[in-house]
Amino acid sequence: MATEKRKRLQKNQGEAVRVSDVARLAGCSTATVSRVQNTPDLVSAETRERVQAAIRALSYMPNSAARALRSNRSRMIGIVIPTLNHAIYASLVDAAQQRFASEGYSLLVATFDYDLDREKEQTAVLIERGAEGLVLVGECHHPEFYPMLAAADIPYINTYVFRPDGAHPCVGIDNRQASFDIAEFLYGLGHRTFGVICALMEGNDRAATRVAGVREALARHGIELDPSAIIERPYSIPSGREALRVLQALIPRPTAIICGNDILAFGALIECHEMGLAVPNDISIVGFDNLDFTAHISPPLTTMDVPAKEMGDGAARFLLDTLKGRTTMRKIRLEPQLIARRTTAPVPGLIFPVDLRKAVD
Amino acid sequence: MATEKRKRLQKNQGEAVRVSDVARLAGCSTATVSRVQNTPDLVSAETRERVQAAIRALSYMPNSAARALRSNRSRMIGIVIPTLNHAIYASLVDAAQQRFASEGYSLLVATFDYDLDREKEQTAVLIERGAEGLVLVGECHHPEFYPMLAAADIPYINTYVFRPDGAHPCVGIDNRQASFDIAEFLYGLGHRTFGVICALMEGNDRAATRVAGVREALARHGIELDPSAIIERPYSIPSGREALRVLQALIPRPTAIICGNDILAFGALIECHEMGLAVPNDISIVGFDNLDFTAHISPPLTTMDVPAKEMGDGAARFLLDTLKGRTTMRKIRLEPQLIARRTTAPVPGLIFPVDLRKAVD
DNA sequence: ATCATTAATGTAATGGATTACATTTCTTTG
DNA sequence: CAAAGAAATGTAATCCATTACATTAATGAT
Repeated sequence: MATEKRKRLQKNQGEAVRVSDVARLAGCSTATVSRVQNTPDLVSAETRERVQAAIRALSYMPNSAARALRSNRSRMIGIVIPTLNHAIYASLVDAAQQRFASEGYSLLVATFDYDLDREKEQTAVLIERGAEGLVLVGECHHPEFYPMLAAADIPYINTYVFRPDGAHPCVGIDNRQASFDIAEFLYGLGHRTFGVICALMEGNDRAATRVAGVREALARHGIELDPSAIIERPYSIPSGREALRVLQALIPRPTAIICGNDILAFGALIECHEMGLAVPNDISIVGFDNLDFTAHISPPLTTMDVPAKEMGDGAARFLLDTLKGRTTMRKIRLEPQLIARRTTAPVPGLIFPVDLRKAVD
Repeated sequence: MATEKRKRLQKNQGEAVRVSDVARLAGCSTATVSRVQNTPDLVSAETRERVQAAIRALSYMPNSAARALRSNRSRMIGIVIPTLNHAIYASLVDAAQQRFASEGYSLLVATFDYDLDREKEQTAVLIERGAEGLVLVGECHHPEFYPMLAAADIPYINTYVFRPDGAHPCVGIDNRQASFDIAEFLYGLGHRTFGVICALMEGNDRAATRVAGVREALARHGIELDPSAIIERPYSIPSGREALRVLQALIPRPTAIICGNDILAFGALIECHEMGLAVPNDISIVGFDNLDFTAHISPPLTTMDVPAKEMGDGAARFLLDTLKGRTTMRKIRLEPQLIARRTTAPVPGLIFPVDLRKAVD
C-alpha cells in the first residue's frame, strides 16, 4: 500500500506490472515466469502457454535494470565511432544495429571526433552502462585503452582494419594493401609523380596506414614520396579543393592524386575542373570508400570500395557469437575493391602528344 | 567466500569493486559514498575528498543496473530513426549524441527503415531497456504508438516536423511551408508546369507533407498538380534519374522539378545532363536538405537548407530540460532556408527565344 | 546556557528479476 | 512394482546502489 503510493508518485508507472503479478495471474511462481522468458524449454507447454497469456493480458514488460543486475547481462552493445557525419561510419553503425536488433540486443552509440581521450572516456561510460561488448574503429587507441578493456573483461572488435598479426580481434580491410594497390595501379598507368591528399592523421590510424601503403608501393619502384606532396586535411570538399591547389603548385607537378577518402577526392576533382585541368587526361584522381555519389559525378570517380556494411554486420556477428560462447574467427579480412572509373588514365605523356599537354598550362 | 568464488566464475569481474569496498576504504558508510556521487552537497568537503580518493584508488565504477533499478533512472535516452544511411538523420543523431553525452546521458539508437510496425517494436525495446526519454522522427506513427508512450509515461519529442497546433512536442521545420515556398519561388520565376519527385511516402509523413505543400501553393495560382506528375521513388541517385525521365515524357513537359530531397534532385540533375537538357536554362531543379555536396556539384543545386544539427541538439535539450523538471517550450520551430543556387532560373520562354528551347529536343 | 535548526552521517529497507537449491511429480526400466 | 532418474515447479537468497528514516554533531538564536 505504502509501496503503491510511492510508486504513484514516481514519474514512471501508475501500476508497474511485475513478475509477481504475472505469476499470480498465471497461478505459478515467479521462478516459472522467469523461466518462460529465459529458458522456455524448462517449462511444460501448458504452463508456458498460461504464463504467456498472463504476460500478454497484463502487457508485462520486464524491468531490464533488475534483470541486468541479477543476471549480469544488459543485452546492450556499445559502439564507439569517430563521428556519424561520415557516411561510412554511419552505414557501419546502421548495419551493426540491424544485426544486433535481430538478436535482441540494443546499441549504445558514442562518438569521439578523433579525440583519443574522449574515445577512452566514452568507452568507459559504455562499459559502466553495462555494455556486454564493444564495436570499435581502428587499431590505435589511447595507451590506457586496451588495459581498460582487459580490466573490464569485455569482448570487443576493431573495425575498419585488418591485421593478421595483431593482438586484437578485427574485421576490415588491409588499408596498407589497399592504398598500395592504388599506387601500383597508377604506377602501372605510367604515373611517376604523385600527390597524396589524406585525412587528418591524428587519432586516425587508417589515414596514416593508407599513406604508408602508398609510400611503400612507390618506394619499391624507387620513387620517394616527398613530404610536401602529402597534404593532410579535414574531411570536407573545400579541403580537397584547397589541397589540390597546393599540390598543383609543386614542381614537378603530380600527375596522379591519391586521396584518403571520396570527399577529399571529390573536392580535388572539382578544383581540377575549376583550374581547367582535364580529368583524367591531365591528371588522375583516386578516391577511397566508394560512396554512393562517386559513380554519378562527372567523370565518375575511380575509388576503392570499402565494404562498410559487411564490417558492421561482421563486427556484430563476431560479438554475438562470442557472447554465445562460440569460438569464431577473431580476424576477418574483407576485400576492398578498386573500382576503376573515369578519373584515372595513363600518364599524359604516354598517350597525348606533348603539345596537347602544354596547351593546358 | 562462496560469493567470491562464484564471481570468479562469472564472465565479468575477478574482483568487482562495490560501494561497500569504497566505503570501507574511506571509513564511512555506503550511504555516504552514494551521496558523494549523487548529491555531493550533502557531504562535508573532507569526507567527500576521502571518498573520491578511495574511488580513484579502487577505480570504482558504479553498477548502472543496480543504480537504475533502485533510482529508476537509467541515464539513457533512446533515439528511433528510419535509417542511418541518410546523412540528414545521421547528423541529427550525431548532434543529439553530443548534447546528451555532455550531460552524462548515453544514447540508444534504433532504426526502423520506414516500417511503422518496426518503429513501434523498436521503441518498445528501448522503453524496456529503461530509456528515460525518446527522440523520434516525424509526427505519424503506428496507431498504438502514442498510447504506448503514454502508458510508459515517457517524455519524447518528434523531430523534423513542426506543428504549432499538434498534440506532441516537436522540434523541426514546417515541411508544408517549406515546400510551399519552393513552389512559390518557382512560380515567381514564371514556371507553370511542375513535376515532383518525392521520397516514398509510406511511413514518411515529411515526404507526404512536402508534396501537399507544393500542391497547395500551386492551387492558389489555379494550377492543379496532376498525380502523374508526382513521382514517388526510393532515396537513391538512380531513382532520381529514372523519375526525371518519367517526368520528361509528360505532356506538357514540366519546366520545374521539385524534389523531396537532395539525392533525388542530384539524380534528376544527372539525368538532365545525360538527356542533354540544360539546367537551369531548359529546366529548373530544386532539392531539399542542403547536403554538403550540393554546393559543389555543377551547377550548384538550389535547395532548402534543413538545420539537422539544430534539430538533434534541440531535441536533446528539450528532453534534458524535461527530465530535470524544467518546463520548456514544447514546440520548437526551426527555419529552413531556401538556398537559391544555380539549378533554378526563369522559365525558358521568358528569357530564351523559342527556337533555342526547340534546339534541345 | 538552552533549545531549535541545520548539517553530516549511519542503518537498513528497497527496487524487480534471476537462479541455486529444494521439492514434487512424472517416466522409465530392471 | 519399486527405484532411479528426469522433468517441472517452488522457495528464498541474491545482485548492488539508493534513499527513507534515524541518529548524532554542529551551529545559531534568545
